[in-house]
Amino acid sequence: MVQFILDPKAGVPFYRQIIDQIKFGIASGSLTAGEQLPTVRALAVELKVNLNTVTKAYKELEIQNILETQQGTGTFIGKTVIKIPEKERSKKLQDICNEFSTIAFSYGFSADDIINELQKKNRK
Amino acid sequence: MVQFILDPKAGVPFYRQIIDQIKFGIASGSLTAGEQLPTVRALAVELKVNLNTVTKAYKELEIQNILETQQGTGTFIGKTVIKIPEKERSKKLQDICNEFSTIAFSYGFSADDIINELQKKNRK
DNA sequence: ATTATTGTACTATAGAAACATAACATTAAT
DNA sequence: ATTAATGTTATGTTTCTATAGTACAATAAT
Repeated sequence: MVQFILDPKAGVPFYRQIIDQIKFGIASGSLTAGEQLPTVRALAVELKVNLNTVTKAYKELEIQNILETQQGTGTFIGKTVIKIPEKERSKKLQDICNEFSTIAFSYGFSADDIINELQKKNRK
Repeated sequence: MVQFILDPKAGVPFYRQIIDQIKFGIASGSLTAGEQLPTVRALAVELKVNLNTVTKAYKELEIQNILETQQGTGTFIGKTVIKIPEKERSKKLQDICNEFSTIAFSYGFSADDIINELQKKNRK
């Protein structure tokens, strides 16, 4: 389960906030494989947004193989696991971290800031 | 000095990313009072965006008394002390960290993997 | 079989964001 | 005085975001 929340002031489109929260929910374990998400209509009502906005979010996640939808039944967290060849693994990690810290630095955060924040989350 | 970077995948409008990076840059000390920013045209070329996009960002910050512009001369960091509420700052850090750990998780990396990699770089 | 629930599809409207392009206004350098 | 560099302003176009409203399609429940 995930408590969805939209922030109109975030500067991030609603449908993207929904996408992000689902993705992060999966990554953090709050959402597990096979779990059913709220119906498009239910979530639209809950978040006070249009049906199409939720649909757009779900659909994009289905295209990414993160969600599985069954018309008439519902939308579910998929079982997709991304596998990377061991050789590429450490290079990929470096790439991600480089991009990550570069962006964080551009906002004036230090490496320690980031590490602290990640450790904070890690403890939870 | 600040190294500006735009992330097209962030879902945040370009002009807002520029605004944020300047604001947070000032707050963190990477940008200091009186310092000249890149010219609107130079930054537009550097970031590969339209002149109007940079102009929009600079203008909004001038309205907020964060920047001071002199036509014919340039755009400068103002002397008005800008304080970003700690809440906002930590939220930004969270946002950035969430986005990246989500990406990292989706590739099968753990928070520890990221932290280790960052610490490795940090020691260099 | 019928009905309710679910996802899907389409049209139309409005505003924001970004772009291309062009011109104008002020200042500093020559 | 002229030129170059800077910020300013303006018009028009395209794409994205979000909305409202309507209808269709597949599944589950009765």
